[in-house]
Amino acid sequence: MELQAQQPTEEGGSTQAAGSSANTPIRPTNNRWTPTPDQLRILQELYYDKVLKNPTPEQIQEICLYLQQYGQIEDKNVFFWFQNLKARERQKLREFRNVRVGGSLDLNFGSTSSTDDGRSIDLKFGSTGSTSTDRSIDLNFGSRVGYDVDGSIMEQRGEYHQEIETLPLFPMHGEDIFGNMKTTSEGGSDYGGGSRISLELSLNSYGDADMA
Amino acid sequence: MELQAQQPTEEGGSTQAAGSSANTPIRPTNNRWTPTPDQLRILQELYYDKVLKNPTPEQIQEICLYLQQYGQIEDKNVFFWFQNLKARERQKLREFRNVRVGGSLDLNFGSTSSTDDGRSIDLKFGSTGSTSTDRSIDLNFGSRVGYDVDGSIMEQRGEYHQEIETLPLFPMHGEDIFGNMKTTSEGGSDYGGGSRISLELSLNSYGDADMA
DNA sequence: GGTTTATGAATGAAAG
DNA sequence: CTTTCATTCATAAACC
Repeated sequence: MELQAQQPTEEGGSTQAAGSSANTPIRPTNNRWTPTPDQLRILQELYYDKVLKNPTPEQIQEICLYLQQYGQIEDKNVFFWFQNLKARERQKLREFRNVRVGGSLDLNFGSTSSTDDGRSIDLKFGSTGSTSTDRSIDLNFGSRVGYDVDGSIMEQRGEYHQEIETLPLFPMHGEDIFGNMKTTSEGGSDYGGGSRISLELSLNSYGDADMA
Repeated sequence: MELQAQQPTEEGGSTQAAGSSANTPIRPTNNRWTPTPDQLRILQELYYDKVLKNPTPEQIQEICLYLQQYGQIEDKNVFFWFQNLKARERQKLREFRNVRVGGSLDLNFGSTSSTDDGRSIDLKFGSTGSTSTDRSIDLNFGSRVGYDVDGSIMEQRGEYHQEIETLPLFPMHGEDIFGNMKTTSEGGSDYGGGSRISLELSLNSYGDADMA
């Protein structure tokens, strides 16, 4: 079994804690999660094939739940997995753009020395051949993609702060929070437009949507 | 390595002159603010012990000013710190529902109604009456309800929490955020030992918008 | 088995 | 307030 039994480990996180030396009787220092081959495969399918880049908390839960049949996994693992993959692809893309900035010159200096881009970005869409989805996950989240344009949050400022008369140091409401902030809207837009993916998932979708 | 040396990046907008020899930088290569152990401790005390979740701009200023004796820090750092911590705790709570059960679980999130229950969570803590919009907030946390004799208030927080009783489904970082503080630095730093803070952040300084 | 690489985890900052 | 982006830290896994 690839089940790497994990434990509560409220260790506080990470660092080098571990067992200092001759101590820590019961604290195996839970290692970090590592996806099983199946888990990884499914996650990649979701990310690449289904173009799911930003799973909602609900989707994360569902994915996690589904993946648990392949080994221990938690919500945060799924969350971080997507977060990291996306961030790193973006990072590589940025580096790439960086390298070809000149347009003509080949400034291939800063590249990684050894393996280089051995595993470059391979956005393979539609390559369903590799995946035999015996069961599919249904991530129909069309009801959530666009947060309704409610203005409920706007009252936040009006509530706690009605006497703004003494220190206009930093407005901190609206978009001009600190005025002098960086505001580097580089990447900007989110190209992961795939809103309504619908992998069909056949998990037991019981109609019980009520918590406890 | 992944070659994190991005482009030169004109930076600068990030508020600080990159390690302008303040007090205890703690972090060698940092562009972004990193709380010193003391700063972090105090911030956590404010958040958990004092139940200060939504500091007003005035409070932020006061806090910032106070924390500057422990290292470089700006208003926006305090602002973001509180905002992030609160957001992540809340996020964690949101994931809290839909508890994983041994066998059947509902994954019918698609119909979870995106307009009412989703974000209408009304977190109500047993606020001791300090987060309100009072003008004279006194964050005098020198009067803690019994701190350790040595001042190790590291694990004090968490008691106030009543909504979290079991399985932290999304234990990103809550009560033990920096329970380790992985700063690979020396370690000694400015740990002055057990020095209880007696900060008295009275907002009596109206019209004092200096230091900006 | 020491070094390198890949990636999980954390969090400051910012956008929406 | 909620969600996403960017950067960094830590470490299992891969490599030699």
